[in-house]
Formats: sequence, structure tokens, C-alpha cells
Amino acid sequence: MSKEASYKDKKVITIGIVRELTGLTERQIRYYEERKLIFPERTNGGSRKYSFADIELLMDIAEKIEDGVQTFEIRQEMMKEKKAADAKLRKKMIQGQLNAQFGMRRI
Amino acid sequence: MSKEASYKDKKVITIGIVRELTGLTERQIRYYEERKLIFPERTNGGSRKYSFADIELLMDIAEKIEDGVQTFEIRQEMMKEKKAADAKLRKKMIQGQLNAQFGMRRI
DNA sequence: ATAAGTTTGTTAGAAAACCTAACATAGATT
DNA sequence: AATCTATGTTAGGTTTTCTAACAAACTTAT
Repeated sequence: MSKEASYKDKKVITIGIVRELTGLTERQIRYYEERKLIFPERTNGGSRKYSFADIELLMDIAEKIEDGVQTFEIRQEMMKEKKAADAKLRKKMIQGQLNAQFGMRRI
Repeated sequence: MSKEASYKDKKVITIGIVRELTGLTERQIRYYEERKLIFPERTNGGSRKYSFADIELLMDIAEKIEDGVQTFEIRQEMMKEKKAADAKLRKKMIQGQLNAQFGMRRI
């Protein structure tokens, strides 16, 4: 419902803090990136930067790993979810187009 | 209105990122701390950690500094604002107490 | 006008945080 | 049996942060 994702999605948190907040090791966090589950940005110097959303995602990942799910399965799930979300967004955008063209002309 | 300050108030951002987001130098950021305008937390190792709220505050401070306001004046303003906010909160808490005791007994 | 305070830059050296790459291992999968 | 997965550990190097000190340009107070 909201639009203000500014805090949640801004990549501003270094890996040490992510370690503290998630309880994961840096090794794990970097490995999940290697397995394309997570996509931090980088500083000019090359240090990783994460968002709060990333942290939540990492905690979800950790839970699944504990349940014995493998990283490539998690990745598949995530791609499915993303595909569904994208479809929903497309639909909404088309709705918006229609509204822009015809919305004001309702009798 | 809101209660979910979790993202905005969590101190998770290192000084380099704060520099990038605010345009201030690290020297300035540390100086404003010395003047008690801002209160970062610390990692175990001693590195400063800021919140998004801190960053917004720093940008307000920067604006005032540009307008020629001195740090101690800014501090005074801030203390006044805080005092007002505290009073408001106290009032609200007392309201809550009253509600807890008598709120259910409304006829 | 002199003294004192404010704000910021710069420098230096040390410590903390982060990086990649490689090797190791235990367990799961093929 | 061979491969893949997930994680630990180590090593060496780079980036980031820290404090402290000195300096300079300005402003405020005496």
C-alpha cells in the first residue's frame, strides 16, 4: 500500500552491522551473494552496502537454510515470487494507463 | 501518528555513508557531535553508527549553519523543541493512565 | 583592538573493518 | 566414487575509521 520505501530499500548498511543484526557470519552473507540470493551495492572502495530489506531477506534465507532448503531452491522460489510480483505490477501499470486515458471520462 | 520507527531510528550507518548522503565532511559530522547536536552509537571497535533520523537532523543542521547560526544556538533550539515534545508525551501518558483507570467505565 | 571562541581543513599514525582467494571439511546429491 | 553444498579458517592487502594536534579564517566578547 505504501510508496515510501526510502528507508527500507536504501543500501547503506555495511556487512559487520548486517552480521550483528542477522546473526549470520560474514562468510555466510557473502556466500548467499555468490549464490545470487542477495545483491548488495558497493562503495567506491568496494565495500558491500545492504538495505533493511536485504537484512529481512537474509533472515528469511537463514530460516530456510535451517530447514534444509538448498540455496538454488531458495533462488528458484524467489524468482517465481519475483515473476508473480512483476506481473502484478504490469497489470497495475496498464490499469494506470487506462485510467489516464479514460478515467476522467466516466459518465 | 506512527509507532514503527524501527528503520528510521536504528543506528546502523557508518560515517562514510553519512558523508555521502549529507554532503558534509567527516570533520563536520564529528564536530557537530562534539557540540552535542548529534549522538551516534558505537560499534565494539569504536566506529560511529548513525540512523536515518540522524542524517535528516544533520541536513537540518547543515542548513542552519549555512544561514550563519552557531552550533550552540542550534543546540538551544533543539533543547527547547525536545522539552516541548517531552511535555506533550507526558501529557499523552497521563491521558493513557486515566484511560486505563476510567476509560472502560464510560456510561 | 585584543582576546577568546567557532568552524573547518589537514596531517599523522594506529586500529578496525572489509576484501578476495585459497584450502579444508563434513554432509548431501548424483 | 565423484561432485556439489555450505561453512570455517587463514593470509595478505586495501579501505575505512579513529583520535589528537596544529593551523587558519572568522566571529563574538571584553
